[in-house]
Amino acid sequence: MEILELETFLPYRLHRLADAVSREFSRIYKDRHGLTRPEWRTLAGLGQHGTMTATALGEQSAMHKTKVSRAVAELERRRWLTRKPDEKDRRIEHLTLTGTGLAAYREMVPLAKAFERDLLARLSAEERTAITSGLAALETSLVPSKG
Amino acid sequence: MEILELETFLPYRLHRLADAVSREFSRIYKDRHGLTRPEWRTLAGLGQHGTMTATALGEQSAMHKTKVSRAVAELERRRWLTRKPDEKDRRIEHLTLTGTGLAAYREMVPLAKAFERDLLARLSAEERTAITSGLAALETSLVPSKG
DNA sequence: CCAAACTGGTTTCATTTGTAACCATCTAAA
DNA sequence: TTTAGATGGTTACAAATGAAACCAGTTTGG
Repeated sequence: MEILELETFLPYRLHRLADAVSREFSRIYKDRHGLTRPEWRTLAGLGQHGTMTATALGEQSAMHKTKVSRAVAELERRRWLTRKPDEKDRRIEHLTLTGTGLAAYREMVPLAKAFERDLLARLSAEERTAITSGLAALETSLVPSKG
Repeated sequence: MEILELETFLPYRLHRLADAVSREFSRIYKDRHGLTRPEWRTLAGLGQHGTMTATALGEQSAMHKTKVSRAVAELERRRWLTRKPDEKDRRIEHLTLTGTGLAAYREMVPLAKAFERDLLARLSAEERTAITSGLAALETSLVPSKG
């Protein structure tokens, strides 16, 4: 009889690994600032791009628009971002981090980079190349925007 | 000012990729049989090992015990598995697939394997090696059981 | 000009999830 | 023994999530 070895099954491996990494990384935004992942990604998107619409945020960070909507509402409640209606199209809002939001972002960026660095530091140079190019290959073949 | 490029940030990339793969793969168990992911993993664990306890299932498939508990309850309701109390330790239940459960498992295994094969077929031989060994390297450095 | 279709974003509702509390049983130490 | 603590598993509760309905504003075709 044909069996499937779950431990070596690619979808399962990917998910378990992403989960473990995510859980570890979440300390940086959850423990320190009580952010959820959608909120962290929103912060990261705005920190990176300056000003974005909710739709753009959703595309950049692969989040459902309801997640974006809720994350934006919460960051606004904290006064970490502000909304500015578009002049031409009144459906659109331009989102920007406030000083407080930007300060939190600036504090977290080095921690995030250090986290990634430490993660990769446990691998050999060849292993680092392997994971980087392997992921890239799967991405181009799978993630819509990278199709 | 130091910024973080989300698109190339390892935790984000891993999560987005795992999510995309998972979503694709879920067709096989969700669309065809209306299973959730925990239910699918439970089925896969029992199909692979024959008989397991709930705790063992949780360890093998990296699921929280409440997920396991609920998945087992649902599969039992469908009569896809049965529980047999342990002779020595009455806290423990041994779980086994019924004929129906096994039939569903047998039907899904080739589909799962084909899914994985097709996924990898889009990559070159080097890329396949890269992703496989890259993931393995990260796993051993991160996933508890592989530590 | 006007209705139909579309788009940006929010809200509602049902489902899924994690945490913590819980029950029952077992183990170990006094 | 007895009792404190561990362990297998379930349940209650609150929070996070996705699908679909929704509102407002905009575009398109007739």
